[in-house]
Amino acid sequence: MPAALPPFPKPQETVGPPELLQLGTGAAATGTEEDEPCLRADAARNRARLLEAAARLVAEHGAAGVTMEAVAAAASVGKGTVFRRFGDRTGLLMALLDHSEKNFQAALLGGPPPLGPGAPPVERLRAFGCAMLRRSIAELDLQLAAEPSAERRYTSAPRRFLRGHVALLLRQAVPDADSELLSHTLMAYLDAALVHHLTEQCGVPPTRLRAGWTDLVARVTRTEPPPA
Amino acid sequence: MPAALPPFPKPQETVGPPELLQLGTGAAATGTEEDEPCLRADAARNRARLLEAAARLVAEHGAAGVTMEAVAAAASVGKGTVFRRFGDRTGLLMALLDHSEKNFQAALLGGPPPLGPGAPPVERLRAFGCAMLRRSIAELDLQLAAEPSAERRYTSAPRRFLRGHVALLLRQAVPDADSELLSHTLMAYLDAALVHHLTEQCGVPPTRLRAGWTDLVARVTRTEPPPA
DNA sequence: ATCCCAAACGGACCGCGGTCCAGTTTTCTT
DNA sequence: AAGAAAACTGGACCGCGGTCCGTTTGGGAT
Repeated sequence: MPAALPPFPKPQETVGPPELLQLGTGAAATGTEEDEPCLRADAARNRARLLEAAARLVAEHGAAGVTMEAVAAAASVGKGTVFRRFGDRTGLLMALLDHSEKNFQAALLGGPPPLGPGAPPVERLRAFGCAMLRRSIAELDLQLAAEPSAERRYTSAPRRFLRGHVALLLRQAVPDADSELLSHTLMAYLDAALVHHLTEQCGVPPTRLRAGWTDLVARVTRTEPPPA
Repeated sequence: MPAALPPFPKPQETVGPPELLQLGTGAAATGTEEDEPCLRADAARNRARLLEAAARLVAEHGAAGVTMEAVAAAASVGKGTVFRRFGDRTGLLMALLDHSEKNFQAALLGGPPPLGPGAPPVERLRAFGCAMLRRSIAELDLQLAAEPSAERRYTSAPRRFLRGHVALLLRQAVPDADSELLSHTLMAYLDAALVHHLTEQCGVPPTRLRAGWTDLVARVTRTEPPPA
């Protein structure tokens, strides 16, 4: 057993509260905001530099070009620092996606209907899926690269939040169903890897993907599909 | 661009016919059969030794302990040989699952109903899911370890076959639906990583998983759930 | 201003997946 | 039987993710 308690306090990013949901102001672009709670001055500065460097690398060479060593070098920082701050490569990539994630969560919780509260649950589900598909398609390579290993795939905070949201809507729309299991099924349709496969490798147009979602929601909730 | 045509003819295993389905006799245990079409004598011998060694390592240290170098050493073979034969780690692990895969395919195509032909499509779908769940749970760690990277996850031959099967049944059961997209949704429910998460990390009992499948099939096909 | 230590740093280090290529073995041809 | 082409082999090699640990530094306490 190579077990020994890690010298790092490990991941600052993804732990947070064990339950879901934390919001932040959508302030500046990548890096320059003030959300990490208690972080030493130099640490905060390096964190910002790392995120900026990573974003630049993504823009230049795509997500595949984001090497931990490259990011460290581009930020003029030691490799260990990158891992200390973000835990692992996935953590770094997820941090890069954090802004859009926060915005999305805000829209779900407090934005205008049908995405936000105020619309009937089935309608909100439809809107949710279409928004997710749009977002996934827009950030495909990053989302794909940020996918955690199979064991951790379903335990990341953003994913849990989104699935919880779907489960909540399902509970309202179909109280008699196993909304936990059903929410996993719905989320799976929106999975980045699947979306990538269908759009890039099978040539399925986004409109058909969205139509498929609408139909799926209708079937799962045993409702009629919308007229349009 | 580091592009250069590989010195290997690359993967002999997973290519095969571009379309689905190839069957084999379920002869001996791991390794000693005669399926690879044209393989030099020593190559065939080494292939068998590698599979045997890999199976032993899985049995001893779990799928995580199956290191390419370890397999090569255990089979008294060079590391390059392992990659030449199986392409990559995923290929080796999938080869390890090949027997059960072949058996499963055979049961779907020619076995007794309701899994095989003869039963109404919805009933076959139900049986398919339950069988898949049972198989996934039985081989969880190996299935998990054999999962390809996100880009290739949906292009492996076994996966394509199974999904095609579901799409076929769906086409019969709900001719008006987009059975391609729906089949992806149904398959996603049976995904090894999800099953692992639900059973191992959330403590969902298999019976509930199967009930969830039955319910999902009923909703998707807009049929009544079975009485029992 | 000084001390002190938890926190942060950085780069040497490790293991593994994957590639390359010079040399060996098999099989085909005549 | 001999020779040549094709297929196969093995291990040195590379890059990257991730860890370790000796050193530095920020910032609260005195």
